[in-house]
Amino acid sequence: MDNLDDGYRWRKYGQKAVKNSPYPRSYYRCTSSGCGVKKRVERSFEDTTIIITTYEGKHTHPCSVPPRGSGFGNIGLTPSFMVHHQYQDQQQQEVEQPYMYASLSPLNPCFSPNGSSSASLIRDHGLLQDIVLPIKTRNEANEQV
DNA sequence: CGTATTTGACCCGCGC
DNA sequence: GCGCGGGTCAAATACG
Repeated sequence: MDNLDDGYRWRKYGQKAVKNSPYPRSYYRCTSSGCGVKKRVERSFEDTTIIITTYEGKHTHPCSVPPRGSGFGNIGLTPSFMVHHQYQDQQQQEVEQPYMYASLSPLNPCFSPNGSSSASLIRDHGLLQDIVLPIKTRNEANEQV
């Protein structure tokens, strides 16, 4: 498992290979009861350094994995960050350049010590969020080293 | 021993 | 009706 945790505990419940990518897609579910949040983790087609994480649902419980001694926890190791855009319409063409959406703002509900204003905004949609994690570290989060 | 992870099979929906 | 794709569950296994 990579350090791609969002402050929650995920249990993998499936894996399937998609034709869009030569890599398999993983399905995760929140291990917390009453919190049927699902997460879909896929790898980018050409950029294996990019992990596409699609969240489904809302967390009805506080973060299970609070920040560690690294200040912001996973951020210390994964400076990657997320892109959110709801694709109710078919104009999700913007996904072609997710980089322009990438920001270094930890929109995790448990990582927002302020008022989690941005987090609340995003969670308001609370259904489908596309998150792109451009891993630009020497973390080599590929298959193996 | 308990929990988490893995892989295969099964099921559902859609298209042809 | 069949085939394909995608998604989910379940049993077994590995690890802590």
